[in-house]
Amino acid sequence: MRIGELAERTGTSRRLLRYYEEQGLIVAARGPNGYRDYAEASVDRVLQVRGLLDAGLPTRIIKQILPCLDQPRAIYFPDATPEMIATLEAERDRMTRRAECLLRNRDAIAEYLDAVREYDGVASA
Amino acid sequence: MRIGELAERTGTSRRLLRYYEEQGLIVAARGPNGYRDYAEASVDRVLQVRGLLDAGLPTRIIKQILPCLDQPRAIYFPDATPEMIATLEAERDRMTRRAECLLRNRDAIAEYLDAVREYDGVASA
DNA sequence: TCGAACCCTCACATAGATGTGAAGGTCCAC
DNA sequence: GTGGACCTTCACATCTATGTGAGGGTTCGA
Repeated sequence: MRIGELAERTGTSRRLLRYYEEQGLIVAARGPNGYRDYAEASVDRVLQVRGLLDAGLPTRIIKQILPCLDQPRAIYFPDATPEMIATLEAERDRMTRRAECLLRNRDAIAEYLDAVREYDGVASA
Repeated sequence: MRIGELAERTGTSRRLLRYYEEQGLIVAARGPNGYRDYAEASVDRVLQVRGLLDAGLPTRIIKQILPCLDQPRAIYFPDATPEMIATLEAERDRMTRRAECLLRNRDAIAEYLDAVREYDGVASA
């Protein structure tokens, strides 16, 4: 598919799709006219990238972890350098902390909202 | 406490502490000499702000949700406008999605790391 | 064959979080 | 009372993710 369709299906601007490619996060074949030609799987890929970006990971890190998440993987175990392992472990822990922070604060918001609802229920009763 | 101590205890530059204050995320009393004077609770507050920033929330949103998380709360139920409620609900859901994305990808990283460990174990055996 | 709707690259602009440094005031220990 | 280590404000710099637009090629249907 071409960039316009991918943009529409992922809710991502063409500009950003080109940027993600420039950052090595997605790949695109090229037609004889130079147009980008995306595989069907690119849709999920872009969505995954956007999710990670939205969760605060920089493209630099996303680029490093993506290949390990592919099935089939783009990085096989023998290729994993100790540095990469260390990066992945650090990032895994960092993501855990991030998620915890997110859930903790989300629960607090939810609790507040529940209290508001209860207050309104009592007030209007 | 003064800004230097808070910076050290939170691992945050003075510059950023002033920035967070400018954005309305933290407050500081002022001594007669103009120096900022932070309460003990500022340490936790700053840490919370940093966690949320790191998880991808912009200061604008953090500023909105923080008052609802305080104990005692800075925003009481009668003060909650419908717009604020809507913002909080949207943000709560957004945080849930972010956390899910984070945990899903973290689990995939963990799985990869487990597989690497297993591979290394077999290879070295 | 023309126009609309795509696509390309390149480059400059913006917004948010952060760094850095200048110019200057305050406090304290020697 | 002087020097060093704090503090203040202000302003400009940087990085990353993004927007926007210019200048130009391609495809396709009327």
